[in-house]
Amino acid sequence: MPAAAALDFQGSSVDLARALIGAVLLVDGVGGRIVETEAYDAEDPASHSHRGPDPRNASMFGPPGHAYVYRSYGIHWCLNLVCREAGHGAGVLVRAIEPTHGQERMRARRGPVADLLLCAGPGRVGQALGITRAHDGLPLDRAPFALRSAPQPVEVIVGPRIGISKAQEMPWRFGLQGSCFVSRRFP
DNA sequence: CTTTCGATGATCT
DNA sequence: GATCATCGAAAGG
Repeated sequence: MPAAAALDFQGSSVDLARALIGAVLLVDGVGGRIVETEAYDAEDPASHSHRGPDPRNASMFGPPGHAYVYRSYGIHWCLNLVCREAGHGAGVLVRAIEPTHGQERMRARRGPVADLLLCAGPGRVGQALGITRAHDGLPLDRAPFALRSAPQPVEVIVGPRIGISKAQEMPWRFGLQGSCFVSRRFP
Protein backbone atom coordinates (compact mmCIF):
# COMPACT_ATOMS: atom_id res chain seq x y z
CA MET A 1 0.00 0.00 0.00
CA PRO A 2 2.04 2.99 -1.24
CA ALA A 3 1.88 6.25 0.64
CA ALA A 4 1.11 9.42 -1.30
CA ALA A 5 4.24 11.11 -2.60
CA ALA A 6 5.78 13.61 -0.20
CA LEU A 7 6.61 17.06 -1.54
CA ASP A 8 10.35 17.37 -2.13
CA PHE A 9 11.43 20.94 -2.75
CA GLN A 10 15.09 19.90 -2.96
CA GLY A 11 14.60 17.72 -6.03
CA SER A 12 13.78 18.45 -9.63
CA SER A 13 10.97 20.76 -10.70
CA VAL A 14 9.59 18.03 -12.95
CA ASP A 15 9.28 15.61 -10.03
CA LEU A 16 7.75 18.33 -7.87
CA ALA A 17 5.28 19.33 -10.56
CA ARG A 18 4.11 15.73 -10.80
CA ALA A 19 3.93 15.31 -7.01
CA LEU A 20 1.88 18.49 -6.62
CA ILE A 21 -1.04 17.08 -8.58
CA GLY A 22 -3.66 16.27 -5.97
CA ALA A 23 -2.02 18.41 -3.28
CA VAL A 24 -4.17 20.93 -1.44
CA LEU A 25 -3.12 24.59 -1.57
CA LEU A 26 -4.81 27.35 0.39
CA VAL A 27 -4.03 31.06 0.60
CA ASP A 28 -5.67 32.68 3.60
CA GLY A 29 -8.09 29.75 3.70
CA VAL A 30 -9.03 29.99 0.01
CA GLY A 31 -8.05 27.37 -2.54
CA GLY A 32 -8.38 23.67 -3.20
CA ARG A 33 -6.84 20.69 -4.93
CA ILE A 34 -4.10 21.36 -7.45
CA VAL A 35 -5.09 19.75 -10.76
CA GLU A 36 -2.58 21.27 -13.22
CA THR A 37 1.08 22.34 -12.99
CA GLU A 38 4.06 23.09 -15.19
CA ALA A 39 7.75 22.59 -14.38
CA TYR A 40 10.38 25.23 -15.15
CA ASP A 41 13.85 23.92 -14.54
CA ALA A 42 17.37 25.28 -14.44
CA GLU A 43 18.46 24.35 -17.97
CA ASP A 44 15.14 25.44 -19.41
CA PRO A 45 15.23 28.45 -21.78
CA ALA A 46 11.53 29.04 -21.01
CA SER A 47 12.21 29.46 -17.28
CA HIS A 48 12.49 32.90 -15.76
CA SER A 49 15.48 31.57 -13.81
CA HIS A 50 17.38 30.47 -16.88
CA ARG A 51 19.53 33.60 -17.17
CA GLY A 52 20.43 33.69 -13.50
CA PRO A 53 19.21 35.84 -10.61
CA ASP A 54 17.70 39.26 -11.24
CA PRO A 55 15.29 41.54 -9.36
CA ARG A 56 12.17 39.83 -10.67
CA ASN A 57 13.14 36.20 -10.19
CA ALA A 58 15.08 36.61 -6.93
CA SER A 59 12.62 34.36 -5.11
CA MET A 60 13.48 31.47 -7.43
CA PHE A 61 17.02 31.63 -6.06
CA GLY A 62 15.89 31.98 -2.46
CA PRO A 63 14.92 29.14 -0.13
CA PRO A 64 13.05 26.18 -1.65
CA GLY A 65 9.49 25.73 -0.47
CA HIS A 66 8.73 29.42 -0.90
CA ALA A 67 6.56 31.29 -3.39
CA TYR A 68 7.67 33.03 -6.56
CA VAL A 69 5.05 35.46 -7.84
CA TYR A 70 5.37 37.36 -11.10
CA ARG A 71 3.20 39.66 -13.17
CA SER A 72 2.09 38.17 -16.47
CA TYR A 73 1.31 40.35 -19.48
CA GLY A 74 1.05 43.33 -17.17
CA ILE A 75 -2.29 42.08 -15.89
CA HIS A 76 -2.18 38.78 -14.05
CA TRP A 77 -0.36 37.50 -10.97
CA CYS A 78 0.97 33.97 -11.37
CA LEU A 79 2.10 31.70 -8.53
CA ASN A 80 5.08 29.37 -8.60
CA LEU A 81 6.36 27.02 -5.91
CA VAL A 82 10.15 27.27 -5.71
CA CYS A 83 12.44 24.28 -5.63
CA ARG A 84 16.17 23.82 -5.99
CA GLU A 85 17.66 21.89 -8.85
CA ALA A 86 21.42 21.33 -8.79
CA GLY A 87 21.85 24.56 -6.85
CA HIS A 88 19.99 26.57 -9.49
CA GLY A 89 16.64 28.25 -9.11
CA ALA A 90 13.66 26.31 -10.44
CA GLY A 91 9.95 26.28 -9.87
CA VAL A 92 6.53 24.90 -10.59
CA LEU A 93 3.75 27.08 -12.00
CA VAL A 94 0.35 26.39 -10.47
CA ARG A 95 -1.92 26.40 -13.52
CA ALA A 96 -5.27 25.18 -12.19
CA ILE A 97 -7.03 24.29 -8.94
CA GLU A 98 -10.25 22.47 -8.16
CA PRO A 99 -11.97 24.88 -5.74
CA THR A 100 -12.79 23.32 -2.38
CA HIS A 101 -12.33 26.14 0.14
CA GLY A 102 -13.57 29.75 0.17
CA GLN A 103 -15.52 29.59 -3.05
CA GLU A 104 -17.56 32.62 -2.07
CA ARG A 105 -14.43 34.72 -1.86
CA MET A 106 -13.24 33.31 -5.16
CA ARG A 107 -16.47 34.30 -6.87
CA ALA A 108 -16.28 37.79 -5.39
CA ARG A 109 -12.74 38.20 -6.71
CA ARG A 110 -13.32 36.60 -10.10
CA GLY A 111 -16.63 38.21 -10.95
CA PRO A 112 -19.47 36.57 -12.86
CA VAL A 113 -17.73 33.57 -14.41
CA ALA A 114 -18.68 29.90 -14.54
CA ASP A 115 -17.56 27.94 -11.48
CA LEU A 116 -15.50 25.70 -13.73
CA LEU A 117 -13.42 28.75 -14.69
CA LEU A 118 -12.75 30.04 -11.19
CA CYS A 119 -9.21 28.64 -11.10
CA ALA A 120 -8.71 27.19 -14.60
CA GLY A 121 -5.49 28.94 -15.63
CA PRO A 122 -2.52 30.54 -13.87
CA GLY A 123 -3.91 34.08 -14.07
CA ARG A 124 -7.29 32.90 -12.81
CA VAL A 125 -5.67 31.04 -9.91
CA GLY A 126 -3.84 34.21 -8.96
CA GLN A 127 -6.98 36.29 -9.03
CA ALA A 128 -9.18 33.74 -7.23
CA LEU A 129 -6.66 33.20 -4.44
CA GLY A 130 -5.87 36.89 -4.06
CA ILE A 131 -2.21 36.51 -5.04
CA THR A 132 -0.19 39.72 -5.34
CA ARG A 133 3.41 40.84 -5.26
CA ALA A 134 3.10 40.80 -1.46
CA HIS A 135 3.16 36.98 -1.58
CA ASP A 136 6.44 36.83 -3.50
CA GLY A 137 9.10 35.08 -1.42
CA LEU A 138 6.80 33.96 1.40
CA PRO A 139 7.23 30.45 2.86
CA LEU A 140 4.61 27.91 1.86
CA ASP A 141 4.41 26.19 5.26
CA ARG A 142 3.12 29.23 7.17
CA ALA A 143 0.21 31.63 6.96
CA PRO A 144 -1.17 32.90 4.71
CA PHE A 145 -0.15 29.77 2.79
CA ALA A 146 -1.15 26.21 3.64
CA LEU A 147 0.05 23.27 1.57
CA ARG A 148 -0.34 19.57 2.13
CA SER A 149 0.58 16.74 -0.19
CA ALA A 150 -2.04 14.63 -1.96
CA PRO A 151 -3.93 12.61 0.67
CA GLN A 152 -4.14 9.66 -1.71
CA PRO A 153 -2.22 8.60 -4.82
CA VAL A 154 -3.68 10.13 -7.95
CA GLU A 155 -3.45 9.37 -11.66
CA VAL A 156 -1.39 12.01 -13.46
CA ILE A 157 -1.36 12.84 -17.16
CA VAL A 158 1.42 14.70 -19.02
CA GLY A 159 1.63 16.97 -22.03
CA PRO A 160 3.55 19.86 -23.56
CA ARG A 161 3.49 23.23 -21.79
CA ILE A 162 1.20 26.07 -22.79
CA GLY A 163 1.85 29.63 -23.89
CA ILE A 164 5.62 29.49 -24.30
CA SER A 165 7.79 30.01 -27.36
CA LYS A 166 10.93 28.19 -26.20
CA ALA A 167 11.30 24.47 -25.44
CA GLN A 168 7.70 23.96 -26.47
CA GLU A 169 8.12 20.25 -26.97
CA MET A 170 9.11 19.45 -23.39
CA PRO A 171 6.38 17.32 -21.73
CA TRP A 172 6.41 19.26 -18.48
CA ARG A 173 2.73 20.06 -18.04
CA PHE A 174 1.00 17.77 -15.56
CA GLY A 175 -2.68 17.26 -14.87
CA LEU A 176 -5.08 15.25 -12.79
CA GLN A 177 -6.51 12.52 -14.97
CA GLY A 178 -10.18 13.13 -15.70
CA SER A 179 -10.38 16.52 -13.97
CA CYS A 180 -12.74 19.05 -15.55
CA PHE A 181 -11.00 21.93 -13.73
CA VAL A 182 -7.86 22.01 -15.90
CA SER A 183 -7.24 25.07 -18.09
CA ARG A 184 -7.14 23.01 -21.27
CA ARG A 185 -7.58 19.41 -22.30
CA PHE A 186 -4.51 17.22 -22.55
CA PRO A 187 -3.69 15.70 -25.95
C1' DC B 1 -15.71 24.80 -32.88
C1' DT B 2 -11.62 28.11 -34.41
C1' DT B 3 -8.70 32.33 -34.81
C1' DT B 4 -7.74 37.15 -33.75
C1' DC B 5 -6.95 40.93 -30.97
C1' DG B 6 -6.72 44.50 -27.15
C1' DA B 7 -5.45 45.26 -22.45
C1' DT B 8 -1.33 46.50 -19.81
C1' DG B 9 3.36 46.72 -17.67
C1' DA B 10 7.83 44.68 -16.74
C1' DT B 11 11.68 42.95 -19.11
C1' DC B 12 14.67 42.12 -22.96
C1' DT B 13 17.33 43.47 -27.29
C1' DG C 1 10.57 48.66 -30.17
C1' DA C 2 9.48 43.62 -29.32
C1' DT C 3 8.35 40.04 -26.35
C1' DC C 4 5.86 37.78 -22.75
C1' DA C 5 4.78 31.00 -18.28
C1' DT C 6 -2.67 35.32 -19.97
C1' DC C 7 -7.51 36.26 -20.29
C1' DG C 8 -11.78 37.48 -22.30
C1' DA C 9 -14.41 39.25 -25.85
C1' DA C 10 -15.34 39.31 -30.68
C1' DA C 11 -15.47 37.58 -35.21
C1' DG C 12 -15.34 33.78 -38.51
C1' DG C 13 -16.49 28.59 -40.20
